[in-house]
Amino acid sequence: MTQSTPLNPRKRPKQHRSRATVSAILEATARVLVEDGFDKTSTNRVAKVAGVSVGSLYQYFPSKEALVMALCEQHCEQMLTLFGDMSLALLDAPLPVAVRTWVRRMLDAHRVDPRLHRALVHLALHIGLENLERFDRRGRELVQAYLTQRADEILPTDLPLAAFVLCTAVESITHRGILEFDDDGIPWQALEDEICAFVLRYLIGRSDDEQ
Amino acid sequence: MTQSTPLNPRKRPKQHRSRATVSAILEATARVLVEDGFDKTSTNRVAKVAGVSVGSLYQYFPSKEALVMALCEQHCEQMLTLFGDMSLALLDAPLPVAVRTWVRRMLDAHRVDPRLHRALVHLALHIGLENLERFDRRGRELVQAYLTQRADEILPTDLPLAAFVLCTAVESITHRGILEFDDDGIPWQALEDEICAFVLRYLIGRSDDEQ
Amino acid sequence: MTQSTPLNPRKRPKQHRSRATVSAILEATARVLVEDGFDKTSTNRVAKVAGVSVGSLYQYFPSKEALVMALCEQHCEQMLTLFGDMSLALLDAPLPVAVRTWVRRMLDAHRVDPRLHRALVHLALHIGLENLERFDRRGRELVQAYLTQRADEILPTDLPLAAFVLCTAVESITHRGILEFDDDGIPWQALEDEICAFVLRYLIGRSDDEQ
Amino acid sequence: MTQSTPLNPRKRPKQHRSRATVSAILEATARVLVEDGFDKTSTNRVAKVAGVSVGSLYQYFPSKEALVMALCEQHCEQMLTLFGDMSLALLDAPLPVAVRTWVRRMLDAHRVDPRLHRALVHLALHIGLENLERFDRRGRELVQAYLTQRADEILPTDLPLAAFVLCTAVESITHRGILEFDDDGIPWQALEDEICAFVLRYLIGRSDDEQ
DNA sequence: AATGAATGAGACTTCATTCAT
DNA sequence: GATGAATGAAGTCTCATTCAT
Repeated sequence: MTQSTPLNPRKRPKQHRSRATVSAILEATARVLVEDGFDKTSTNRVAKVAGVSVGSLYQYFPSKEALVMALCEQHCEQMLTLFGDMSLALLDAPLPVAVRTWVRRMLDAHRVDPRLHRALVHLALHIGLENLERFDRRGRELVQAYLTQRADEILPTDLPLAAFVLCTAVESITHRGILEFDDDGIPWQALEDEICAFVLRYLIGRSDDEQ
Repeated sequence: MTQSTPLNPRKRPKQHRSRATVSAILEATARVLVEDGFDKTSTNRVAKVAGVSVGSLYQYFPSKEALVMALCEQHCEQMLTLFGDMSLALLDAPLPVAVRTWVRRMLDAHRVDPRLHRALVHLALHIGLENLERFDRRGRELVQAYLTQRADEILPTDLPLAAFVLCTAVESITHRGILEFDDDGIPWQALEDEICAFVLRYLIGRSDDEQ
Repeated sequence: MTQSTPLNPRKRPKQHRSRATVSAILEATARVLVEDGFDKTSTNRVAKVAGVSVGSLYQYFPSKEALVMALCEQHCEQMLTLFGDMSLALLDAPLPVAVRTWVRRMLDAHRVDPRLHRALVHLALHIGLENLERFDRRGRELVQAYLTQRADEILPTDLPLAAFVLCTAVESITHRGILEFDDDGIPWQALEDEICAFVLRYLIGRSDDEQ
Repeated sequence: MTQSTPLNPRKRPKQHRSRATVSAILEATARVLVEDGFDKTSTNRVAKVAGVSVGSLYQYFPSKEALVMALCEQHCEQMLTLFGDMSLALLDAPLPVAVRTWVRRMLDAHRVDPRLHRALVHLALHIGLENLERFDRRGRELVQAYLTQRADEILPTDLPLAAFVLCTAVESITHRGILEFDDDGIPWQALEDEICAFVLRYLIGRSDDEQ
């Protein structure tokens, strides 16, 4: 997996004009990436869609990979702001509250740009997308920490395994749910409730919030 | 998504040698696809790895896409044989038994060739892989049918939603579980048990098999 | 000077057709290289001049560098055949004979393709041209060996220095002489005689062959 | 070889700052040229190394070629000042003195900036470098003039040929000698003596200064 | 005067596909 | 049936040069 491709952005845009250019390029990248996938995303097409020349693109991003990584970084940051300092606040919250908050945040985060998210997740397999992977890893660590603290309230005993099961399931349901329901009318609330129910039943065997 | 690429295998190999050739090509395709991903899989390289000439490859498969679709078909068939007539037998089985059987089969199916499975799943996004999609769709229909029959024993009430949640979660946990544990020593049994527990608790609030 | 560019020819042409292709490509390379210099030699233009497609070029040569190195190898081999087993025969020859033979061979070798020779020599600075450099090094070693054997007949005492002086001078006079006189009517014989005279006078102070 | 590229410096820098800028640019050009060769010398990089913007560079030099030609001019002038009025003074000097002076000056001139000299010489092949060529031509004319005046003291009879042989040999030995010995400890004196010896023996058959 | 953002032709190289042998 | 040589469109990336600020 050694990458000899240059990956870091080439220069920070200083003037007003260039900042606009960089924005346009990133937006175009997102669009093309979602439509065509990474390998069929050509830098020429990105440039054309962005309304700039290839040269300009390469002035800011030294390679196609770097372009996508920058996009990923931006996307991850947007998602992360939605989580804010959630983790801290929740360590002491009772299970139903914590779960509900977590699930809602996950849905929010995935709603930021579901298609792009999917494209990036798939991309992460081919080229390393450190941000995204850190995102996942970090999430699982937090969940495991929370479970550890509540170890005597919950049914699962193998906590790393439980964290894996929970994160994988919630992530995939959220992810696919958003994409699948995107086209139909969207029963967001029902989806959210169902995910919460499923998490709580897994952890404590029941899911009635009021109990 | 209209495809103008020819997709159906060019001719059924009837002679002995031909069948060997086709096998070799498909095997090579699997190897290269797993290693390099679809776009970097070149037909020339596949041919070389298979030990035949490009010309021969194109004698049996009219395009790169056709090549991969044939591979997908083969893979799906292998997975399907593992499920056999499961569905019929299980419609009347009690929940714990049905769940255990289903989960075990899922794990078995994913173990057939996890890396290839992953590669194909990812591929399905860019080029249609009818087989794979049908596989998923069919699975969900069966689950929903089963749930419908047991509607009064289980907690979820929105059965399509429940089927979606179950299938998505089980599929992703199985999939990632296999890949993630592949490199380490592999606690298969623990994984299987945990998935069963999680499914049962979701459906009926508890997971003790003996109860 | 680490080269990560692939340098070795890609495959030996086996069929008749391909051998012709490779020849055409090498010939075209020589022409374009001489006309435009290495950096302005574009593989596309070489292909066009050779009357083949770029693809064909890259089937046999994995990079522009490899192309030129192959050409260099061919050129060096042609030059070397002109020297044959000269070295052995001359170790015992008297000075005037040895010098005359050496100089004549040098002129012959440089006449093979003077412009190409010049282009390659210049190229050797930018990309390593092992063949050419070995050619030079080997030549100087032979000269020094010869001088060592005749040490008591000759005037110079610092033999490595003398070898350097001789080889450098003879090479450059030959080289430039051929190129310069190429356009005019060519007093080959006069040039040859003068080089011999100059070498002999440097070594023993006089140059009359008959003495 | 018709050049449509603008070649003359755009304007003479008159103010103090401008002159500093131009100097910086030329220095940077020399550095980059020596390191990377002409074709890989990019004006953008030169500008960056010089610490100015490309725009500024193009304010003073209308093209890459012009840039290099200006550098060549500067280099040639530096070399020429070392020769000073040598020619006049030497016409009447005895051979050993004249030769020694000439050789010493050649070595001095080549020591000014050997790597740059080499780069420029090589460049002269692809783009015309009038200065450098005039330098060579002029040198040979002077030598020939000197030989003509001493025609009855020397052995060679074809004086143009003798001038060619002398200039080519001395130039190449000097040039390569400087570069080759540059890295090692440098026996300058030995080199100078040997060149003188070789020239004198060629001209009069012996080289003992004192005789 | 200076800056540096923008341009786009053109370089190298790959690879799906065809077809003469 | 098989071979592998040939094709050329298309992709990534560079760099000389211009021009708005």
